[in-house]
Amino acid sequence: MTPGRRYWLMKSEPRVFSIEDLAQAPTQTTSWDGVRNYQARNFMREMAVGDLVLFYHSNAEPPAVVGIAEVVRTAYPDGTQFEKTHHHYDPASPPSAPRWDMVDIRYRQTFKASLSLERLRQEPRLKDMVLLRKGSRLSVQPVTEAEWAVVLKLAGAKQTG
DNA sequence: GCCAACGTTGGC
DNA sequence: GCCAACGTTGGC
Repeated sequence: MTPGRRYWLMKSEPRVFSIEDLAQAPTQTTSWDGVRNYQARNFMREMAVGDLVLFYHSNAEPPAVVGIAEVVRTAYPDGTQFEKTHHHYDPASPPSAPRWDMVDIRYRQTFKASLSLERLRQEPRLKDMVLLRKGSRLSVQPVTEAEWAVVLKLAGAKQTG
């Protein structure tokens, strides 16, 4: 593992944007726009280039961690907050002091076998994962290095980095 | 489609 | 600053 690297989990509804969409995007990179939760935004502001991200499919059948992405650009203003006709428009966010940020992430890999939420819950070493906490809805959340290692092992994936 | 668990808004 | 009402998330 790379010293200083941090690990995260980001949720996306696959019907809106899936890991396949990321893999097929130009340069396999996307801007993670649309985050409108302060805690999630603050986590994005902590991200550094090279940090690794578990890509999670929410509202999916089954909900699951499906692969890995990498942070390639640190937080910068999310332009959709200023677009009046946009679903994520925020009239309370002044362009002089943007309220919402996004980061860019790049595709790294799709797990051969995705890890369902149910499977993750069966793993005692993951019992403290933010994802698995009761009532947890955070769409951007930290993952510990230990949790990261367990998840990759369960996925049969090579340690990245 | 249901609804629990949250987060935000706004009247007071 | 309180808190009821409302909106959203996301598993089931």
